[in-house]
Amino acid sequence: MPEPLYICGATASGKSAKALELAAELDGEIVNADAFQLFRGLEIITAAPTHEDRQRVPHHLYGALDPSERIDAGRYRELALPVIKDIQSRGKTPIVTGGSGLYLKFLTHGPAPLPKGDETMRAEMEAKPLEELVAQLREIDPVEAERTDLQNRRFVSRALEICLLTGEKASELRDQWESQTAEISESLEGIWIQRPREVLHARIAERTRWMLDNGAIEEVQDIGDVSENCEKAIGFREIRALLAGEIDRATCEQQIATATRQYAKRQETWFRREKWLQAFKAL
RNA sequence: GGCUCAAUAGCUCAGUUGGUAGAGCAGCGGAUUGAAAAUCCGCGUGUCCCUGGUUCGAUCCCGGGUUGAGCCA
Repeated sequence: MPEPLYICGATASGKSAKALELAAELDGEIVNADAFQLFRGLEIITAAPTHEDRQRVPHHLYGALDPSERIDAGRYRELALPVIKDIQSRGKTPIVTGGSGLYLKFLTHGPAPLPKGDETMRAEMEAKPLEELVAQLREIDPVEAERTDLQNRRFVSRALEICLLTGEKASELRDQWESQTAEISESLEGIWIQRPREVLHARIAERTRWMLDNGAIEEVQDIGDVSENCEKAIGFREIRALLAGEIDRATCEQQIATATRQYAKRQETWFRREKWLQAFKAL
């Protein structure tokens, strides 16, 4: 059975083009590993594969969700696994393509034995001062408190959430999973498309301009109700501000490009740690 | 042409009663297993426009120049 091939890299690094190329070469089908290309109706601002691309090679999990839905890494894994299995059963190679590090990690290395996020509990914690959450975590699970970034509210509340939901220590649950990840990495095959930073920045600038010239604004205008999850797509808030007349077109373009560059940098930091990925240097 | 003001980090600007300078943004580095295109942490990257002078010492004071803005002609 053909093993999946993972294609990772920063946004605008050219993953989609590489995926198409490899799909032809390996008789493969492309599976999305991008948190925002999962949503329908945001094809332009998320730079999802074009209609033509999708006709050349089968694409899966693009536009699989309604913008009013929410998703997390665990659910993504549940969506992707059967799709990958199905491709394999037909003797084709799954070419998993995307830049969402956490989602890819969930897919490749599996979930730790942790409960999924609880909206109600999160809302409650959101209302509390950070110091209070930190104090509570220190009390319940000092080991986890020690290794958590205590200035990062999200990380503190997640750790606390795990403890409260399970009645066990987050530190112990996480350790169980951590111990087996190295072994999994050895069996994986994937590439990380790298570009010189200046080239990446130029590609981002070009793509941002292209999006705004080719329907991104209309796309956001017409999308309707979107989940809190979905509206975090880079470009969404910026274009909403443009539509509301709060910023002009040039500012909008500049803000989107900046946010995209910053995101690309975080992606590279993530992939740099994934030692199982093979570097593919492009110009 | 005359006068006035400005010139400091990639950008916008602060500052130094004369002891070679610091904020925001950008940028760079990092963390990150269930919000991740999220969230958080760290780092100043500099002919202080040029050139003479005064001074132990000038980015700062004085003269000249250059560039830009404004006002008067």
